[in-house]
Amino acid sequence: MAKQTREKIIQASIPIFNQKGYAGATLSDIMAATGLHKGSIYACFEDKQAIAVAVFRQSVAEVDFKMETAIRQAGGDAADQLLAMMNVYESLVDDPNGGCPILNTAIDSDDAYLFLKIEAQAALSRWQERIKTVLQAGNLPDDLANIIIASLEGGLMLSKLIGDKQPIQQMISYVMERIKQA
Amino acid sequence: MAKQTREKIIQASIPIFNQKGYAGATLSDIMAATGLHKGSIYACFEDKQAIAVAVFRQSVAEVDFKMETAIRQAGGDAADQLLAMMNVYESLVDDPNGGCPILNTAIDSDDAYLFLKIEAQAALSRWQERIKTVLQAGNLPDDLANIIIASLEGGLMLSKLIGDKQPIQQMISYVMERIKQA
Amino acid sequence: MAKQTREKIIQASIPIFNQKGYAGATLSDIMAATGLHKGSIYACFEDKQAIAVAVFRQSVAEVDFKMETAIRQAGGDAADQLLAMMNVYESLVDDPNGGCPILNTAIDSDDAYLFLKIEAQAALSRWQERIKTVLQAGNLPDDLANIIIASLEGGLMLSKLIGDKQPIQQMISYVMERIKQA
Amino acid sequence: MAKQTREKIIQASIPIFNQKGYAGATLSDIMAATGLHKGSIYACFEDKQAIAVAVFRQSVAEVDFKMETAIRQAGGDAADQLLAMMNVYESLVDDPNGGCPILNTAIDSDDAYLFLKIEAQAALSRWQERIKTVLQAGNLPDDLANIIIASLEGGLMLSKLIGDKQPIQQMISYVMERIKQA
DNA sequence: TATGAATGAGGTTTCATTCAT
DNA sequence: TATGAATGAAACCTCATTCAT
Repeated sequence: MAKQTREKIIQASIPIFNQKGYAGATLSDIMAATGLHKGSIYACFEDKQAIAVAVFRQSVAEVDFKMETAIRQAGGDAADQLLAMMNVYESLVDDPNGGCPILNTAIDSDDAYLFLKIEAQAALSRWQERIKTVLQAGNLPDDLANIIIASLEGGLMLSKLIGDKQPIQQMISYVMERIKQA
Repeated sequence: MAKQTREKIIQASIPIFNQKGYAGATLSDIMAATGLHKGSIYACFEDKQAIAVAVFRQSVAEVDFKMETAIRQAGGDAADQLLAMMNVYESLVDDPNGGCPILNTAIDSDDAYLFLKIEAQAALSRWQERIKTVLQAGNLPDDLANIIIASLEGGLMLSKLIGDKQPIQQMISYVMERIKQA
Repeated sequence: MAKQTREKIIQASIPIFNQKGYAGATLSDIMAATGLHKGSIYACFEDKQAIAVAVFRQSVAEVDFKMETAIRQAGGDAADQLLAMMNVYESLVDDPNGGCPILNTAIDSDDAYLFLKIEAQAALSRWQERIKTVLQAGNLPDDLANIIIASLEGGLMLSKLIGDKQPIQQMISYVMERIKQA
Repeated sequence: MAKQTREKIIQASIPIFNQKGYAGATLSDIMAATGLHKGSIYACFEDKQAIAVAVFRQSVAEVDFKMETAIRQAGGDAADQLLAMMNVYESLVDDPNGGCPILNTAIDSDDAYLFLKIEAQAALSRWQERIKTVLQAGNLPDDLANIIIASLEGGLMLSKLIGDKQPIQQMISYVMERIKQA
């Protein structure tokens, strides 16, 4: 069935696009990763852009799923839920899929690939809303949402660059401190 | 003279590599931006990698120059100097060269282009040391360095993605608050 | 039933082959025009060549049918019959099927696709004979057959190229004049 | 020099496009005919369309040149000049370049390739004007121009299809007869 | 029988790079 | 030194065709 092939292509392409970026990811990479021929790939997707969009959405969905699972397991306290989310973020440092798709795509699609930038904007927007929901449930101010996101994305970038979790862990501590103050 | 041609190529290529990434930047882009022929470009640089390295270093040097100028004009107070640095950072949101070269290159070179990752690591390291110098002069703890960098890089990413300076300005306020507490 | 599917494919493919030529007509075009899947098409035809041949023969048969109908309605006079045939020809200028299959295929198959050229030669030969029959019934010389065909094909080409029926109408008048002289 | 390469590509491609049509002519054919690599071909032409246009114009120019030469050698009489032109036309039956570019392109570009149809229309228009000039010099009516063109194109098609010059020679005699009547 | 995923070759085009001149 | 034509690989994509189901 085409659905299965489509999923296989998406799964195999997640690390390719996240690690190499849109321009650096090639159909040959995808062929090698899936074992499929070009014709089979183009039977499932109209073009490379369509693959990139599907891959981005799936990448985000997988991070979302981890977040929701972590939140559920964290119990009812807002601060605990936020910490759980951040710990998921920390795990992205050595994630084989290539880190945070929003961060990767935001930088990669810097105006050059507008169709991806729009996707990244939408995903960011949904994540901002999700965090605000948690913040409101804990009577915490909305404007912490961007602080949390920016702090973690920045920490993730540093940690990945130097290959050490210290920066993102430091950012998590720093933000948690602030949350407890509020 | 070759030196001038080399500089011209580097200058013209800064926005190309920062906006499109290493894989997305093409020799044709550089030819179009410089008006030079292929032979002239290859007379100055061994290959595309060499151009990318030179462009990265120059991109960092230009940000460094803005930082040092801002620090000098900020007077002797450490907090003022840090704020001045952060304001330079904020200006990168709508910088025509494509933002922060370290952020761009760190994400773009995600293992795929090790020679660029090494450059980004070295540049980050130098910037960490520079900030620590300012922190020490103001009797502020060293570990604020990574917090400052991660906060600003994360804020810059968000601001560029949504096309609004609010996130990075919020991060600057937030970090300055913390600095004043220390 | 397979026969119906076969006919459907042929009918839908007539404008495709006549307008785009053999090389320009693709299986995708035929799939889109018929709504059929690849397997269904290959169940009815061995390959693209077989479709092209069937389409050519059907295209010719449809023009033949219009001709015979027109001749029958023209009454017993040879000149009237010839004029009726020519008027059918004129109608091909804005025919949605793409004009005269013999003309299209003769030009398209210029040595490159011999199997089609042979079909076009055979169809031409039959048409020459048919016209000679009419000419003989009217005591007109045989050698008018090629003059009629060449004049109409040339006029059709000009009219289609400039999008104006004037050239073919002019050729019809011109040939009719000659017929009346004989 | 690029000019020479460009000319070489055009010359080698004239029979390819005239015999196979636009869709049937491939870059591989051109590579084989020129001995050049794809990169070299694309250094001279923006894309396949640009090659096709250049080839068409050159094809027409070469026929034009033969016509003008023949006219010049025919002396001052209009009927002689027209006959000379028609004899050039007859020679296209076994022309290695593939016959009459206007006829080939008019049929091939049947709405599918508008950019070529426009070229063919313009070339036809120029040829109509050229013939009218000759007609006017001989006090012959303008409307013979389309009759001459349509007759010869139709005759050429028939002759090429059956591989016999008889049809086009018959058309020439027939048209000349008419010219002498006028 | 009918489906549509898979194949593998080949399409147009662009890439980074080299080399005569 | 500077030019720009030539190279050859590889990019994205579509083709006609086959085959398991």
